[in-house]
Amino acid sequence: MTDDIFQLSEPMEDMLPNMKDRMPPESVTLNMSDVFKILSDHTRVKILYALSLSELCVADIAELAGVSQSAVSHQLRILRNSKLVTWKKSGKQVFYALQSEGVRVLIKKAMEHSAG
Amino acid sequence: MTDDIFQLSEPMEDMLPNMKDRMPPESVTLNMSDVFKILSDHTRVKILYALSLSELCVADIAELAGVSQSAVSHQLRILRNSKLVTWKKSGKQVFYALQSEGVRVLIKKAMEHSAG
DNA sequence: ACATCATATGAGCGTTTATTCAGGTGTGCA
DNA sequence: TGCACACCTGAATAAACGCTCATATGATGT
Repeated sequence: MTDDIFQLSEPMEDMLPNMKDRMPPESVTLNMSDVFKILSDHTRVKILYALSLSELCVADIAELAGVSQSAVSHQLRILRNSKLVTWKKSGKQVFYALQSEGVRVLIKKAMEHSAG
Repeated sequence: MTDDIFQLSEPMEDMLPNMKDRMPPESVTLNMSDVFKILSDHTRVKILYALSLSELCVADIAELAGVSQSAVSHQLRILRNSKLVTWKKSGKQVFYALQSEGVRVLIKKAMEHSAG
């Protein structure tokens, strides 16, 4: 937190085109913000956290997240479409689970940032 | 992906109260979704990615992110308020930098998830 | 076939949000 | 003192979002 890093500001100016090359293409940053957008809703975070503990049926997810079945179902559709969860029918019930380990990592990191 | 994990569905039912205890308090999941909400905007992701390369003044951030100076300024205010970036005046210019390593990790993880 | 349970879906509503535009603050330099 | 530059801010507008309510789908059991 000293001042000396800011003395680099003018030489940095010349680095701009260089840095522009190091920026990812729009499609990548768009995908990133899209993933974060999925995770930016309170209900969806609770759902994903619950699923990080175990695969669950819709009713149990609603119970754990503390929201209505309809609201959960709406959000599960979004999570399904964005490939963050898998689902499997078992009779009348539908069981959901996290699709990838990457999602669990993001949830974990955000948890550390928030509660750590 | 076999069916046998689903045979646990009924014993799982009994685990519900147990799992309810393992759910974080609302305040924590709220903080998590709030962090993700900050990261859920395309402009803010590009800003944070640029800052993960180097501290930068506002004009350069706008240049790298490819958005207007005003739009960047609005978003920087949000990033400041949410304590994700630090800033420091140097004459007429204001230099911004990532505040914590945790943010860089989240950006990196999301990048891996999005770009492989 | 029918009633019931678990889940999904569509419409409508109120809220939130990101951008643009126009103007404001403050610093440096002649 | 006055101008130019870097940045900030407020209002307004348009789009996106999540919830509730009502209804639909589909599987189970009698």
